[in-house]
Amino acid sequence: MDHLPSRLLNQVSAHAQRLIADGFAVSGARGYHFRLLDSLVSDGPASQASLGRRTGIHLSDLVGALNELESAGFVRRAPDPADKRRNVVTVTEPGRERAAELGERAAAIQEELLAPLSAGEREQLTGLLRRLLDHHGSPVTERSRPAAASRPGGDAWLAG
Amino acid sequence: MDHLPSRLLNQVSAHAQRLIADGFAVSGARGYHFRLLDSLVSDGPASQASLGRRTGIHLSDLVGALNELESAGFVRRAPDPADKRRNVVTVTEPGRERAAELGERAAAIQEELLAPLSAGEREQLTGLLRRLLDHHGSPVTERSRPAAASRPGGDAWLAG
DNA sequence: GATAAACGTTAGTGTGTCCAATGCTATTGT
DNA sequence: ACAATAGCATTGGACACACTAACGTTTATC
Repeated sequence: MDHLPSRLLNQVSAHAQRLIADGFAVSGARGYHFRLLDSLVSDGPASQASLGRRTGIHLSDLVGALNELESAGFVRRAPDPADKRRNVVTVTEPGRERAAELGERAAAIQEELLAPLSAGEREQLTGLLRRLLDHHGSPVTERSRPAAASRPGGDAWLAG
Repeated sequence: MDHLPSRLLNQVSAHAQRLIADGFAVSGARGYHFRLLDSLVSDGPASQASLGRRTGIHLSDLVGALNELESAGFVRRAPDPADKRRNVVTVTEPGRERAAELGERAAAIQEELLAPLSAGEREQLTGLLRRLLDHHGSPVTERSRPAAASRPGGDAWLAG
């Protein structure tokens, strides 16, 4: 029984997450922050429930992350006049800047992570991963996939 | 800026970890237990420090996991007569059985996870991931790579 | 109008990963 | 031989991500 318990996927993912976390930490940010800011910049304002669906972040975890972002002035919460249950979350201008900053950092880290792979191989990897995700009914339903799926660069975020 | 913040790698990995965790939980086990038992079965008894290097589990976390395994009778700790600093950890017969049980479960889950991919694609995926891991100086130094690396099936554990 | 659903929030759990400090034991350098 | 250094096992703490359960409020549905 010569298994190879290398936990390849998890190890690579853990490595990526460590890189991302470390890279973000110097700015006092973490993965959730980037996910949220990026979603707000890319797909516009949204209620928290909608944001949670878009980013795959649990509603209960969203509250805390948004509190942090709001305290830092990167995000604004305003009651939705049309539906008093909802908070509409909006990125502020500093929030956009921070999203850009974190995005650059994430891109650099991803570049470092994927360094050993050629462009074609990177596409292979993202293609395979995406198929796995799509097949296993991606837990995230509210998603802006089409635009990027048609992008040739295959520059999907692998980590973050 | 039409990013796709899909965090592909992490999402797939998270999905895999959830499947594994859920699958193991019904037996009252978790990932660490399997990693440890599997390493002991595959590569024989070892000191805790060595086990940690083999499995990539932190020494401080090893203690707790081994306590649990020992309480359940799956593993035995004995002082190394040759070096009184060391505990030699050995898998018991029930431990082997449990390793087999968890291994089957993990294999089934992995099969489910990789269902959408052909055999060739699975090899592609593991190949790409392994290259990433190898390049980024795998954090685990003490590893039984050769035997499995030469295996054609490419049936490395992706998760767990 | 009652029942059910959605929303935001709080609190708590589990898993994986990491760090710092402690006490003991081996090894090294002088 | 002895002191400094390094390795080992353990404890206690931390953090990020993910998930569950419960609650009060507001909107939809029957």
